[in-house]
Amino acid sequence: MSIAADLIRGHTDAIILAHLIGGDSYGYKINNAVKRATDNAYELKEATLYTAFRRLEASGCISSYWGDGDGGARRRYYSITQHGIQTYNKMLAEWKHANGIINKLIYTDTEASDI
Amino acid sequence: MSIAADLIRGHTDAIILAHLIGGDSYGYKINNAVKRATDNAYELKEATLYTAFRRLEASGCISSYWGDGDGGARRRYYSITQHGIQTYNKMLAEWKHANGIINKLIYTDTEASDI
DNA sequence: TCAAAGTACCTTGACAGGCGAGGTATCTCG
DNA sequence: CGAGATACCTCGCCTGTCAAGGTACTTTGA
Repeated sequence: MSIAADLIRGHTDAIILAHLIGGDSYGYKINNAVKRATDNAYELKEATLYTAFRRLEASGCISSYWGDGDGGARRRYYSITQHGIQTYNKMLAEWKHANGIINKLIYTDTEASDI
Repeated sequence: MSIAADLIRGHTDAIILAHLIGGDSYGYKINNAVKRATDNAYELKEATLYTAFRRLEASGCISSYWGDGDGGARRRYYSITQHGIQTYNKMLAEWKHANGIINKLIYTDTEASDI
């Protein structure tokens, strides 16, 4: 079972930051980790992923450096910055909040009939 | 506390359908119900709401008819169709699934280090 | 030896949903 | 009469996603 893109939309940055908190990493690896973690139910599309890296680096949430490709192409590694950690924490809090709101709104509650 | 638009993106349709399962309603009222239900933390912007109505009607999920504005402007009421109910159920299932995936991905799990 | 497949990166252009801004019409109340 | 509430609607921009297409290096196997 795959997953509707719009339901994940807006979480890409948080997913990347969460991953980088566990240590520096690079695009290809993060991508695979996500696929594995979700049993192929979800994957970050490459274009989406690299767009997100640009965005996060531009906003100072991550920084990057070139590393060796150990038996393969060269890799660009990313590190999360202090600001990135703060941003991540904020996103997490927002998500918890949003999650509650969504659940309140998309389950039917027939009694919400009066303006 | 407000809420990031992208976190809700894709849920608009489900929110509207959920509301209509409780009975026919109209834009302005749905809008207020959402605001109230969330203590003003979230509101469907009018443009978003009416765009969604067009989309849902075009896809056969809802149908509409003009009703009297009881002391106010005229109202366009919406009903959910059979197809709308099916769509809603599908969205709900998708959301449950997506919710699990998101939670799995945005919380830090440091052990996910090996490709 | 050389093609295929894997690793790893990147950009362009189009699309879809959200929404700010602006607009219309009706009714009530002071 | 004017303000404010009720109620609808559209245009055009913005942003995130992603299909498609591309580059470059290494390993493997026929």
